Amino acid sequence: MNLNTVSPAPEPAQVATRTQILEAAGEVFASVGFRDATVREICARAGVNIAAVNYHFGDKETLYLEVLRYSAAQAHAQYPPLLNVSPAAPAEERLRAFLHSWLLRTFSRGATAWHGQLISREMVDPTGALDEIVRDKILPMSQQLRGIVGEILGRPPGDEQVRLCTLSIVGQCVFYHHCRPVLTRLFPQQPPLDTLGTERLADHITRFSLAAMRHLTDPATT
Amino acid sequence: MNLNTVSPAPEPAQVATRTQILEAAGEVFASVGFRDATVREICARAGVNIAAVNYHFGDKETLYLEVLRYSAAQAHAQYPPLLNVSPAAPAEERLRAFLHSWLLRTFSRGATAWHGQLISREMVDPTGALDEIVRDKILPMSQQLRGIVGEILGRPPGDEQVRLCTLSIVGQCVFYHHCRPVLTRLFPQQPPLDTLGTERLADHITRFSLAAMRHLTDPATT
Amino acid sequence: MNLNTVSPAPEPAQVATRTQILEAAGEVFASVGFRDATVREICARAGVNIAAVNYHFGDKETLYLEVLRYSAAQAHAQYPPLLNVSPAAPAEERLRAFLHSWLLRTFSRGATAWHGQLISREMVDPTGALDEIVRDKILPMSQQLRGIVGEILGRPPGDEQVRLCTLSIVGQCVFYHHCRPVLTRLFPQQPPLDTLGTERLADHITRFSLAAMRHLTDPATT
Amino acid sequence: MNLNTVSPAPEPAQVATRTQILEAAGEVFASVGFRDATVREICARAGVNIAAVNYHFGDKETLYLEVLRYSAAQAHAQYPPLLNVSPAAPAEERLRAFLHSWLLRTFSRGATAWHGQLISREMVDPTGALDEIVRDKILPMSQQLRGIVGEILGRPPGDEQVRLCTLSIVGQCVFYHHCRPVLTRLFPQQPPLDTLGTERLADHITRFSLAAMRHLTDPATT
DNA sequence: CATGAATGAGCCTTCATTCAT
DNA sequence: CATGAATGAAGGCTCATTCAT
Repeated sequence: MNLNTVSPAPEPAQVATRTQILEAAGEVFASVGFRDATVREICARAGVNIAAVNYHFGDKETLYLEVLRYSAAQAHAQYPPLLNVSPAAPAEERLRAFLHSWLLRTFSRGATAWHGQLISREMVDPTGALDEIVRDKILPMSQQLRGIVGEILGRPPGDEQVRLCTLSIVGQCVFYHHCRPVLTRLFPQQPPLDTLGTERLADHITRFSLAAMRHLTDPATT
Repeated sequence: MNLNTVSPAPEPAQVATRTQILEAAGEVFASVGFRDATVREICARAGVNIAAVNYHFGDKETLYLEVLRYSAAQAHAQYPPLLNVSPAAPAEERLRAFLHSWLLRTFSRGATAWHGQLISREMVDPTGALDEIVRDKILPMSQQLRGIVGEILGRPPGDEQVRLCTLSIVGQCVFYHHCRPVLTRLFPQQPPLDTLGTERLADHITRFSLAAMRHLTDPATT
Repeated sequence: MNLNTVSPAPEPAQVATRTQILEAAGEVFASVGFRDATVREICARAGVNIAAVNYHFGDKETLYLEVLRYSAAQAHAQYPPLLNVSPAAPAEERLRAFLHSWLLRTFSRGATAWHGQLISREMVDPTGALDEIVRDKILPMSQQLRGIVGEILGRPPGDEQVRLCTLSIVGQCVFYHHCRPVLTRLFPQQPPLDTLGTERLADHITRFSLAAMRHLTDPATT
Repeated sequence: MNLNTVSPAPEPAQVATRTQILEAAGEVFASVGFRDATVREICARAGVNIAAVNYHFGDKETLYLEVLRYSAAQAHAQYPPLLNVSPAAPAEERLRAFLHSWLLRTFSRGATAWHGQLISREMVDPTGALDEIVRDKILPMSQQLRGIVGEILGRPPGDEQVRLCTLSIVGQCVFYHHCRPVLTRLFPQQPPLDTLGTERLADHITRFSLAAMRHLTDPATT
């Protein structure tokens, strides 16, 4: 994968242009969204002619879809769902790794970073691409997390308690993604949350959620 | 609201036009966002001339801001933050009311419903209006919730533990709002989550969060 | 009709712009065809903004259709099918008038002139507008001519002999329309055919066709 | 044509590509016209690279001219002006053959068919190629027909009566070519005119025109 | 000898806004 | 007080053509 950087010659120079466009489009789509992004701006940033998008991707919409696929691949290559934790590790450890990986993706830079922003935008203002994203990317991760939660609760993955707890956990992670503009305004005097250390944040969410799941049915909680 | 009727006869038609535009603009902004909304569409729905927006509000951006204020007022009038629970009630009870009120606003219809959608959009794609929203609407609610959480944890509102728990709670609520397009695709066979009953959902989040906060520092959770 | 020129004031100034666009579009469409005509050129000639076409006609195609209707109305107003000859006149006289009127339209200037050119283009390269043209304009004239020919031949209008002779007559007229670019190259030294006098040309076609029809079944012609 | 094969081996592929482009371009130009034809479409149909047109023909316009020459050669090779009738045959017989040959070309398929369509388009919307076409193709045929008509009328070829009658005859033939889109709409229930049999149609035009010419100066026709 | 990649001009359309009435 | 008409700036896309290989 990163062997590519060893031999710069063989790549047919067409790939370079394509990649430049993808990178530029990723930035622009992430920062202003699909509709407000202009092909002109993307091409200007990529340093290519305005007709290059049409030539390489057909139209703006196809380019957008390719950007989503490209950034998703980059994101999962950079931070696998469980990082380096074994699938055979205890559920608690896998949960911590899963959340840490999620937040690392959320607070990363480059292609991995736009991926999260693009998906945030898709959630609030879905385009035709959302179906594919959910099917190929979100559903597998959702199932993985439900498996972990099911183990911790000692219930089957289809159980409604499991489903609600899974959503409560995901919600906490997603929140930092979606609401960053609000958080920076709410706590301007503090350093941005992402420099708090994603590890420490992951630790909080893990401990908060584990405590919740373990005592959810305590009589006193009712 | 109906204090406006103090000055009785002089401008019934004028106010009506303004309100029609606000209502129409709210629907349109909520469904397609600020930039994709067109003044033509708004005026067409409101049944007024295309120049009426600029006449009554100056420009599209000012109209948007007025819509935000209008819908915020409606939302908080319809569902006050603690519903009918006394500020002197126990913290647990106020937490439950606070979350229930939040979800009621989230899943409501009409002007109150756009408000949530508009704010979701603001979070992902902030306009100049976000500063005012945070200052006037979100910050007070955030402080109120932090007060409740501080009471439960037995710590001051500025404590970082309090802050993190507050975010974990808000994150769960916001999640159902932001991610509805994803949830309906993930669980297509099930009825939409909002018909699960906002009360039951509020109950889950309350219990999950209370259990978490009460056992956050248990030695076994580390 | 021409009373309009008496009172210039009442016309709402919107009509003026519409008409300017129609006139300019007629010229441009007639000279380069629908696809090669540009909205920019049309608006430049009309002295209006480029968005005016969209405002008044919706799009280029609708404008084109309106130009066809406009020019057809002008053409038939200027030269009615039988000129001033009574429908009760002898068939031969009506034939001569019909052909004369046709050629007058063909060799006229202004809106009436483009009408012919636009229809020529429609024949060689039909757009969606041809169906309407045939139905509303060409079919009635075709039926009128077939009636005249039928009278002369002493046969019913649906007879095939009548149909073929009608086409032979129309073909002679249309020819001067369609093939002018060829004729001016074939006979460059001569004055353009249209200055030969449309009356003389109509006379030739009338006499040629009458002679043909009267002796079509002579034994010697076989 | 097959004189090209004199230089035997060296360029079989090159010629093949040229011919493929010519054939594809002929179809496309004939069906949508010069300006609406795209180089991409032509190359796609020919199965060659998009740069091949500019490589082999310089530019689109030159290709068009070559297509005209190519199709003209094919048309006259397939249907010589008098078919197999001797130049010494009686004028009436040569007229019939001339018209029959014309209609055969008109209603043929393949390269010969586009030729007629291309020329129709040239007449309504001349490009720079029309001068050459008139000089090399149309003028000789025009002179040939005027010779025949002159014989029948017993007048010299330059006589105006001869010229007018020639145009009346040509007009009838051209008509079926140019106005097919109109004719199919005028008589939708009937089979297309070209299946009426080109022979029968040629027969009608011949008899119509002969009858006309023979009695053109009858006193009763005035 | 021939190609795929890249170019820049130009098209139709749409938009928020302003102007004259 | 309010309107319909008109504006000019972009936006996405397509095209014939050229260039480096």
